[in-house]
Amino acid sequence: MGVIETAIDTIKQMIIDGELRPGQKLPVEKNLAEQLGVARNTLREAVRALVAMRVLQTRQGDGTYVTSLSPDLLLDGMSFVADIHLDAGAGEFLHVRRILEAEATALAATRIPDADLVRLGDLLDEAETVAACDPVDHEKLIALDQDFHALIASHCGNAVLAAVIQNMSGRTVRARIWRGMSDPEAVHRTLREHRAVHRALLARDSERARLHAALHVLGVEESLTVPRAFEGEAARG
Amino acid sequence: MGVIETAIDTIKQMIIDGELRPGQKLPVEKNLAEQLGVARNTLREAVRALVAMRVLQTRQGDGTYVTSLSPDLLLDGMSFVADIHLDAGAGEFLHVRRILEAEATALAATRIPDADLVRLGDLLDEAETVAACDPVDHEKLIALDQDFHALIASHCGNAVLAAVIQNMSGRTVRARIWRGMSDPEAVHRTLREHRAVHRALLARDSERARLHAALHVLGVEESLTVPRAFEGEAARG
DNA sequence: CCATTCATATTCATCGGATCAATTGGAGTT
DNA sequence: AACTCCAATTGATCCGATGAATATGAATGG
Repeated sequence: MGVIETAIDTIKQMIIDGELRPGQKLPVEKNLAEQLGVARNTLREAVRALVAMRVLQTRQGDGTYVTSLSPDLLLDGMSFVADIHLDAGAGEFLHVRRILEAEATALAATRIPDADLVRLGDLLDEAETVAACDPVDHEKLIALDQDFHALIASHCGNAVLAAVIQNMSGRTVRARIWRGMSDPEAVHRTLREHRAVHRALLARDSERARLHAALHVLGVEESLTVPRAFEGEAARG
Repeated sequence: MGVIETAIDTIKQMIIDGELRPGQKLPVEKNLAEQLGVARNTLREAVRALVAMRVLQTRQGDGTYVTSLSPDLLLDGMSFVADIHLDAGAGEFLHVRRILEAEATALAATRIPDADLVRLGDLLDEAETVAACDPVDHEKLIALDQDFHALIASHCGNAVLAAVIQNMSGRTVRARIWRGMSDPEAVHRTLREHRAVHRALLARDSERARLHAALHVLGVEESLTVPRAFEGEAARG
């Protein structure tokens, strides 16, 4: 194994062993390099790899720190995975997202605070307003869609589940799905499905919420996989 | 944004845009650095970050290549996330794994070839043999357990789902769970649950397979979360 | 003509040092 | 006590050199 890989694993192990704790500052590059027996440039490449994994964070003029190591932080590299597989594997990602989002929505039905239920309604109101404008602001719709799903997932009571869902469909994938909805009817169908999920949550009905969430993601899946000849039929609602 | 981050994103974007395809060789470090307008050391740190993400692969004396970019490759960084959260978040990871593994097992019931059903049986026979020995070889049991679940997941028909499951419980987590089973009865219970999943798969019964898979992971969850005072009761089977 | 061996070129791996830039913290001033 | 400003600290970036692994093609032997 190369010197850099060894250095990476050493730092990783120090974290797993609790020798390095979240938020803790690492020794300065010069000293740490000496401690690990490598050159400063070599250490920097190891640190850079860990920064890419969101395990470490560097601040020029200050130092290098261990991040919070929270699951949502460490799992956000998955977005890129989803993004580069948006051609062949988008359907597979969506399938996983359907499974997880159905469960998370069901869990959230009994946990989401009333205040956030109101906020969900506000998001939907705003989305419908945007969708009604003539030059539809797709970027705004994408952001509102992401907020809607993220807010629900964040109240499922499982940070790991929320993080995986959040990153399962990367920004590029989400953007592409919405951009593919040139048909205004498809946009309205999506908004209706969001409303259905919202109503189920308002009723604190886990099973209804689960079904509507699954159906919603399934609709997106089918809009991507159904052959063009049948798209009109599939998108009718 | 720093020079290195820019270089990383540029290479990423070249891949997303299809400018760089899986398996393709990158220009030599000197040229690529010049092309991106950075020093060679800086480019190396960017490349190193992408290697850590399993996006690029370097071979000394040969060159730097784009990997296959397959989901199972790119998602395997999650193992480390699971490993460092084995204290606080092991239960949350297992919950996600329960959801996904139940679905994957149900899907596999109608897809796994007969030959691999036989192989699953062989794995269970071997595990029971190992468990019967006096100095139980826990390492061997861990490996057989991993093979059992991986083989099922690989036949769910969704590479992304299989990859997420495979990496949801890292090696360290899995090892810790098995090592926690000092009670021989807990080991036997696990093996019985594996047998039940196997029988459901043999019957090609998706719903039975789903239930047994979920129950199996749930058993592991509870063995970790139930207070010590109740462990004996919880582990009785 | 084919297979093997071996020298050489190519390429990444690692190293050491130098300079730039951002942040911090304390000295000095008001 | 609050503010300003400068110097020390620290990471960011660059440069050049050497080592190590691989590929390539020429030379060799069958």
